[in-house]
Amino acid sequence: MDDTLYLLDGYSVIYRSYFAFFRNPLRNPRGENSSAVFGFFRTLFSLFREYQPRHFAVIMDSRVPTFRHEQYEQYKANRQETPEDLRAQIPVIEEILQALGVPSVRVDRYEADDVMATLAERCRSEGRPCRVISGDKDLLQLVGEPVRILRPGKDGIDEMDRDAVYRDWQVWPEQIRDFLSLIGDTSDNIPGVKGIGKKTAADLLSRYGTLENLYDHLDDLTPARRSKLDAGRHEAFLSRGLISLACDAPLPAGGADYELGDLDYQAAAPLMIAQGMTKLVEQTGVSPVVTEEGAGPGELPGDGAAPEKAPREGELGPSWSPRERAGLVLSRDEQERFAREGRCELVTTREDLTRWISRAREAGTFAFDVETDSLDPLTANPLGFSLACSADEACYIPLRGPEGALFQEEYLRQELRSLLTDPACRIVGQNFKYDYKILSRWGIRPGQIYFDTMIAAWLVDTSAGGYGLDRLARDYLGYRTIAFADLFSEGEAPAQKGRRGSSGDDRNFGDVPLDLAARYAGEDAFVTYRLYTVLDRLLDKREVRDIFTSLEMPLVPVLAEMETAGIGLDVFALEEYSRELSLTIERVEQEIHDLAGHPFNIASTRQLQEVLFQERKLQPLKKTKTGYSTDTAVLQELAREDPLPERVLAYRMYTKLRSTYVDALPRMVHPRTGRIHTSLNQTGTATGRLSSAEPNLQNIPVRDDQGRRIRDAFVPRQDWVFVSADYSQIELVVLAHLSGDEALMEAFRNGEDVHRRTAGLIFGVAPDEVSAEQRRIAKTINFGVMYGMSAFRLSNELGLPRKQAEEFIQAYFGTYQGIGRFIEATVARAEVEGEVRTLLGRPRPVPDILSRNKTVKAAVERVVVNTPIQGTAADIVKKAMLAVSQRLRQENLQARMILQVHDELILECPPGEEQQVRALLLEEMSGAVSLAVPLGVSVESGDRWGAMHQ
DNA sequence: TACCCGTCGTAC
DNA sequence: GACGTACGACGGGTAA
Repeated sequence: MDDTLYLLDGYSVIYRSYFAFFRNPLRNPRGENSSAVFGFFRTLFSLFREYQPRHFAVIMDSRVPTFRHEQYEQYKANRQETPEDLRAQIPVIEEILQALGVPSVRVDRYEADDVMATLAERCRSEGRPCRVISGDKDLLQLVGEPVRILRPGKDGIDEMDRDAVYRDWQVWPEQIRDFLSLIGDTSDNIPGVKGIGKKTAADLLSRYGTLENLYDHLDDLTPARRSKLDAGRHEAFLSRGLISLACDAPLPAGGADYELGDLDYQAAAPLMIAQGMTKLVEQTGVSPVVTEEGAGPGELPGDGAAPEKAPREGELGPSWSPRERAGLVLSRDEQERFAREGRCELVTTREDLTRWISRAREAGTFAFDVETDSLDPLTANPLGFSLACSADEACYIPLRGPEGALFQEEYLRQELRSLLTDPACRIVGQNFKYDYKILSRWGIRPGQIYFDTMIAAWLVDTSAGGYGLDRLARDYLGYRTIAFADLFSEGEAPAQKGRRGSSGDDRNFGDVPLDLAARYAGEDAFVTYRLYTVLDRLLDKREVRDIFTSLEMPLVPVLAEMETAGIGLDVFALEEYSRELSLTIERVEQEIHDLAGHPFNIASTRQLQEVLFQERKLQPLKKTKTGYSTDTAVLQELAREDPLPERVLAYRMYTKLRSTYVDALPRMVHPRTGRIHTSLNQTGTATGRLSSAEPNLQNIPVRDDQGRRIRDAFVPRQDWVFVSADYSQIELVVLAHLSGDEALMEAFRNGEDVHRRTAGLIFGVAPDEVSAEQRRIAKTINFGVMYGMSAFRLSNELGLPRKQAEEFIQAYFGTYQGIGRFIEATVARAEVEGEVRTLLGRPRPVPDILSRNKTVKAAVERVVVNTPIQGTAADIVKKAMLAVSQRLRQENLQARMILQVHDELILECPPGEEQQVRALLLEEMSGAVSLAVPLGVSVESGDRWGAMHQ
């Protein structure tokens, strides 16, 4: 039996409703404002429909001044007098409530907040669930099982539990009072502390917990903050008094259970109809009383009583934590465990070490983490290791203590190696690629990398963005980790800036006192273990176990090896090129300034806009959020009228090359290895592709000669060669497979030039009669379709009339009818499932697929169509990488993969292995998956990257 | 001075 | 508003 008590904050809902329609008020048949009445009952009924409460009361404010006014005469003094046309609606609402038989409560000298707090506390002591419906921030202080806030939002009702409060405000419910005391609340004339905003307040409270403790530690703060807080001390504590809720409101005796019987719609209907709420009445099922009055508010566009909707965006809205969104239920035991800090034992003796290692062995599955003296995996040395085989116990094994070495390095290495390479041991880590690299250099090649929590979290939601341990702990466990920076709160080492090759941040974990270090390191391990227990279940729930185990996890060491291998760069060639570019840029810059008649910063789009559209009176062709666009397409168009835009295009091309590549790449050469080591990020995309950063080696120019010169600066090691293999048209092949379109499949089966064939089909000519122009158009459409390109864009791209572009697209879908069907089916399926999946089952959630906003809906549809194509191609390349890596090992080859650029694998190999490697690549890449059409692969070799695939 | 956002441009 | 997925440089504003 559901005995949940629902408490509706009457004035909160009334005010919100009134102001929601403020610009366009609803009126009853007598012409009086009825926004509040209507909004209030719409909220009430939708709440009843959704939650079907059995115990319910509307809580109203005292009509006489409250004890707060007695405390602080300024209280709510700022608040504007309640508008008369709102005040008039309150008795109407109460009358209808009474007719319906909905209990309402009002206590003199107490605000509704205090009454609700009193009732909520009573529920808490009885362990009875309680839901408070209110939009007021200060009520968030009541949240904590079994009490939650229901907040009426744009799209229905958000349910706020502790996690939700934290996510929205970065403070816990019990800190809300102190939080509001700091930031103040202008609407209630709560002063707060001047100069302290949300961010600062949340930050201070996360560090000091409470207002008192914060004021006890003013001396630890920066001078600016200290003086603000000092000045606002009185206001802060006064504010808190005002915000604090009274839990001792004298409740009226009798009927305290607020049981909600059947509503008496019959009695309420006439009153409601008098307010024009005919639609709401219809919904109640009472036969509508015909009136001759005009349209009531219920018939106004967009505010009609909405019938039950299909689940829409917002339903799993922002108040859901990722854990809840994924539908994961934690047991009571887990909730309690996860809220606690775990223990960490400092291991300093061989006996302790032996004990922990055998414990890990017995557990079989354990979280492992390496602490290092630097973030650079090529130079970092381990300082210690942490280990956890349960959710709340960890150990930290430091290599050395203040007195020197605690373990013989070789002894520790052997002990750990025996554990980490034991085939029966399953290692759990967070971003283990990093630990793998460190351990490899230290002489341990971990055996079974079983579970990377970062990758698991990514697979559970590929578009969450950000999978750091701190964030995962907060999102999935509601646990706040010790920040790395907090290890250095005192005696911070002065940062040395501007040193070449240094990050500028010299804070070293090795300088942290051992007990604090152990707490931090131990936390990493047990939090990782906790995340593992949670995410492990989510893998099954989201049906991604297979792709996790057989694709993503095995890829971790492969990527680690690629990053460690790096790629050679001909720095001299680039330095020469930089000098040439600088001369050219100087010249072009001068030409532009001469044309403009004055110097200006060409790289500033603002200044350029001024020159183009005001001084030179050129016609702006496209707008951006902040002004007129000056992008390439616009400048090309303007170049027909004026010589300056063409020069700007040249200037942009040269400066782009110089700043992004020619000057930046040599700076990325690692001082130790003399090579460039990119990061291949496994969790960086929503589709399943890898991404590359620091530097990004997946966007090195290739299309024109100036750009190719940069690719030419990438070289293999002395006397070796590059071998590059790329899939031909992999995304179109995938599209052919996924859509099953006969004509497109036929093109690939015959090994034809697919763009030529497309042109032939849509223009109705024989393939060998297709003109270059026709092929260009077909190629643009072929790619455009995969991105959901519009006729608008196509006509722009091709310089054709819009009408003609539309005809081409129509001809295209006429030719490839399977593609149209594929698009429709994919969108329809996404609408039902709220996600799309690739061939190997990698999901991407698309909660906005049911958006009523046309632009949003269209954008999500493009995502939905593109993701299975791009993502399946990514799956295939990843599978190929695993296969190639395995073959290289099996055949004892020295050749190694060094780069992946979405459809291309680049290897470096000794000349003697070249033929074997080429054959292996061809075989493993074309055989990576079996599709309805063959996967074409072309292999080339060269002594420069730019020498291949011209 | 450090960070954030907008615009632009490179890749597949 | 109109083409999907990335990363990163630069300008220019704001906060520290």
